[in-house]
Amino acid sequence: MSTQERLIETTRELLWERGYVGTSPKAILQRAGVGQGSMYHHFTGKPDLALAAIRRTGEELRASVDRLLDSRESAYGRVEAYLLRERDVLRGCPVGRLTMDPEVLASDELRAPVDETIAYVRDRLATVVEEGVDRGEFAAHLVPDDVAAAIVATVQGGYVLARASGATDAFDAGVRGLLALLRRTDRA
Amino acid sequence: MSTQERLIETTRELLWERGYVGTSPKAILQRAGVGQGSMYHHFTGKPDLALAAIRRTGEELRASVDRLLDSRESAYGRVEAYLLRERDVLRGCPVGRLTMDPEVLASDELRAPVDETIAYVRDRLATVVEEGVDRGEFAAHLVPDDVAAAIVATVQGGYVLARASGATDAFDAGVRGLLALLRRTDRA
DNA sequence: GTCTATATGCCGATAGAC
DNA sequence: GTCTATCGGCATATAGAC
Repeated sequence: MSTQERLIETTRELLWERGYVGTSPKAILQRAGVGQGSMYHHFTGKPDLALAAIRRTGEELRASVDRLLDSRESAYGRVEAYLLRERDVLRGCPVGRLTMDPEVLASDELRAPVDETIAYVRDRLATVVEEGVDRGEFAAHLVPDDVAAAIVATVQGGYVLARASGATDAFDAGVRGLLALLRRTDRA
Repeated sequence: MSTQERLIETTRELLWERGYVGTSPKAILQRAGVGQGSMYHHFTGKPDLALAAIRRTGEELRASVDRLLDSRESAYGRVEAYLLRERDVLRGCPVGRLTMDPEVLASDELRAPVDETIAYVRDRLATVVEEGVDRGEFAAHLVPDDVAAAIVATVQGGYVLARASGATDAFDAGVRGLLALLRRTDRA
């Protein structure tokens, strides 16, 4: 792996673990086993390197959501697949967590890939929910865009509950609760 | 207001805006208009001051949830009151955001008030949902604890969606989606 | 391209005067 | 109780050798 690659991958790890404010160039360089000069050769500085890292993390997340939702299962099955997907719950979402970072939010450039990624996931889920409503899998009065927002929010918020308690239980409970709410009770 | 009070209140503001890692003693002192010495007279250091601030924020949040849920409305009405409560959505949750802070999570002492507060809210909501299920307001197959987790998660995650986009719409959409899911469709 | 040396300023804390 | 002075170390970046 090239030095540039090593820097991006290491930055992705540290952004996930400690956020933007909590990640110093020095920490990146030490973990990557690279000297100061290399970083400033390939990138203009910390924001530039972080931007490359965030963009890649967003791409990967979108690709993984595509894999989960591009199945021929029922709409419920695909929502379930998204919610029950294997996750390192206590690590949280590598994209969502950046929304709690003051410097990321203050920079339109750093925030853009975060925004695009989350909007993409919500949009893809909305399409699935719409199909589910059309097919009668979900209740007819549901607004796909709103339900999709609730699904993504349940996941993002589930991380908050789990991390607060130091255990994954609360995340799983929230997912179970949402799935129960999605199941129709007005027919067999 | 005493100097000690000023320090706590200012720290609460900054923790909300910038988190623990992003908040320096210097920034606190400048905003509070207090000298370095005062802080180290009243508190042993940054963690000690932050603990006092987090505890108070947790107390206030719990009290505000009590006010919202201690009504004689229907269960649905109380859940709705919690979800539609006035919020500065883009600021996010002053307690929940701390779960994204590596140093808060690394300290059992700092994490404790965060955990207790979120667990308290979830617990109170679970009681409301249980009443709703008993009264037939909510579908009988719902598990109160799970639905309560989904409700809290939707709020916490709603902040993530809103902050990512820089607008409150996504938060409101998630709340609408969850409320629609809570409404029974199997009876008039 | 990668390294080390160096620079300025902030971080978190301590010392000690008043 | 509150202040200023001072400390060692890290944050972020630049300079320039190789």
